[in-house]
Amino acid sequence: MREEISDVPSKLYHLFSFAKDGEIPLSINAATLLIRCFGRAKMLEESIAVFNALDPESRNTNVVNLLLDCLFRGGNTDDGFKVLDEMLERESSFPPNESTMDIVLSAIWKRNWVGRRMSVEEICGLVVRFFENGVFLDDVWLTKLITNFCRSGKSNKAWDLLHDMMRLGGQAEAVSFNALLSGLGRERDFENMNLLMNEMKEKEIKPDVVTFGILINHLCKSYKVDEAMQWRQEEGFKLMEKMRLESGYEPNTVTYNCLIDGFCKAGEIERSYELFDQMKKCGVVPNVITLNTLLDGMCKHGRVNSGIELFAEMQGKGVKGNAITYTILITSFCSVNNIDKAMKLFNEMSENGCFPDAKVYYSLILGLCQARRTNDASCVASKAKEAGFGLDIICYNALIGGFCRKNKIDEAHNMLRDMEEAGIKPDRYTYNTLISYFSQKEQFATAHRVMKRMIDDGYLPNVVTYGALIHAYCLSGNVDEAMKIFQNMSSSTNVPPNTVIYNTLIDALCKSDKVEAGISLLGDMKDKGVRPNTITYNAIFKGLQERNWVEKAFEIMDQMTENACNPDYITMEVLTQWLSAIGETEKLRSFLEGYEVSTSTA
DNA sequence: GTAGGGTTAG
Repeated sequence: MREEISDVPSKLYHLFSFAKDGEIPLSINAATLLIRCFGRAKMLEESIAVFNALDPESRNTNVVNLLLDCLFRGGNTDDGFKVLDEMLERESSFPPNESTMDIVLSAIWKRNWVGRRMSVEEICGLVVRFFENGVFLDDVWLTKLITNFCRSGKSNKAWDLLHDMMRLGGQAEAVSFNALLSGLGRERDFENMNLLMNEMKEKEIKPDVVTFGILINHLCKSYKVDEAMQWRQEEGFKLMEKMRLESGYEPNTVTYNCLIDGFCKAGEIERSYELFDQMKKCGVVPNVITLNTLLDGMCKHGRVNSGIELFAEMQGKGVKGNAITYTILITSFCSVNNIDKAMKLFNEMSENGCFPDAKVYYSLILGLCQARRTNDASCVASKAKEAGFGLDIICYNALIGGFCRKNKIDEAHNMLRDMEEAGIKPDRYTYNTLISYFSQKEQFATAHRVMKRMIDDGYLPNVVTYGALIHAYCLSGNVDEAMKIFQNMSSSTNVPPNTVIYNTLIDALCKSDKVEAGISLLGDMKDKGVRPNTITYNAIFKGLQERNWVEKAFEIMDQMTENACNPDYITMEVLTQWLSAIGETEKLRSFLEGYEVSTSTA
């Protein structure tokens, strides 16, 4: 075997046959060498023959492992599992060891069996039998399995795997806990994340910088959905300090990226930028994710130009943008209706070595639809298909919505057919888009038919569905019917009205000279913990202007300030016209004073 | 462990 001669395996096989004919017993070492050699040469039959020629008394776990490996590699999995089964039996002559586990898992992994030919449950059952034999997973395998189970939506099985192993005497380290923590985090299962953190403490498993990263990220992203949005980025920030002091881990690029994103998502761009400066000062190198995170935060908060400057600055420092960078910019320019710039970026990106992926195409299609350039969107959609990116449900919905808004119901129908041919089923968004269209066309019967199909498809009407109906009834002048739906939402459905619903109704009431009712709904919002926004106040101000009800307007202006709600150009237009016409410029001035910074950015 | 596109409101 050590000589460099040709066709070693077949020569060795001749030698083996010769020895066998001569009834020379095969030693375990010789058998091991032969099986390994034949195994590598994919000579399954020969491997088995050697194994069979071996005196059963001299067989050991090692040689059975080799056989097992040959069987799996040779694709003879049925026999492989039979051999394994014997090994795993109680009082087995060849008890499994770490190599056995490795061979089996490698076979399962390589053939992409997880979740396909072998279910997560089956793998769990198999691995637990190893545990019962005192053979445990190493960190790498345990982490791999936990990650994979979580990604297949079976984080409960990942949980069991980790706990079964520890219960039966195995040791796990932070990496495996991290994998499970991140899986649980993805499902927003904070309760079990906390349990797991406590277990780490009890078992004195020291959390590492990744553990802290996971926690910081989830703190930054956690917010209450039902009530006022409240991010916990401050807690994330404090946790970073705690990590530094108590564990001695220095925050790294990922730690900072998570925090920067947390503050960006909470609209605190200044703090994000401070963190960006801090990381640079501390010698933590920003990467393309840092760039994209900050850029997205800036763009989404109306600072596209600062964002572009940041991009240029980072490029100067060697951080190249990627497809995600361009997606952010394209989306941002589309959202301010600067389609030319968005198209230009799309065409430029390839020159900068960033080739558009599916999502770049999708963002452009969406942006064009939102900017009511549905035909252009359709062209880009064709280009995307040519580039090999089939449209997804979000694109189809955008195009359907775009054609509906343009009153091109035939085109919308074509898209629906296209979508069906591509094997994509309508979802909640599709149905809501169609319901919105038909009800605005006062085709309420059709809208209700669509709604019925939506329910049959398993989608209960949600706040958007009701919002579309309420809006349509308001538009058709039937505010009473709209109010009926609104009241029905609270009493008969489990769908609490949101800001959009209130805004729709308040606007309609104010426009039909029922400003008192509008103000009463504003009070209702406060009671229900639904935050009014600029649109809410604008509607009320317009209603009050009609009545020239100045005192009430002053009251509401104070409320708006208290709620830290920024006026926009419409607020300014209404109030400036009205209040200066009646000589109340002093109140206007003091109202705007509190907003100096924010109005200038607006 | 970190980054990108969606339906309803003025």
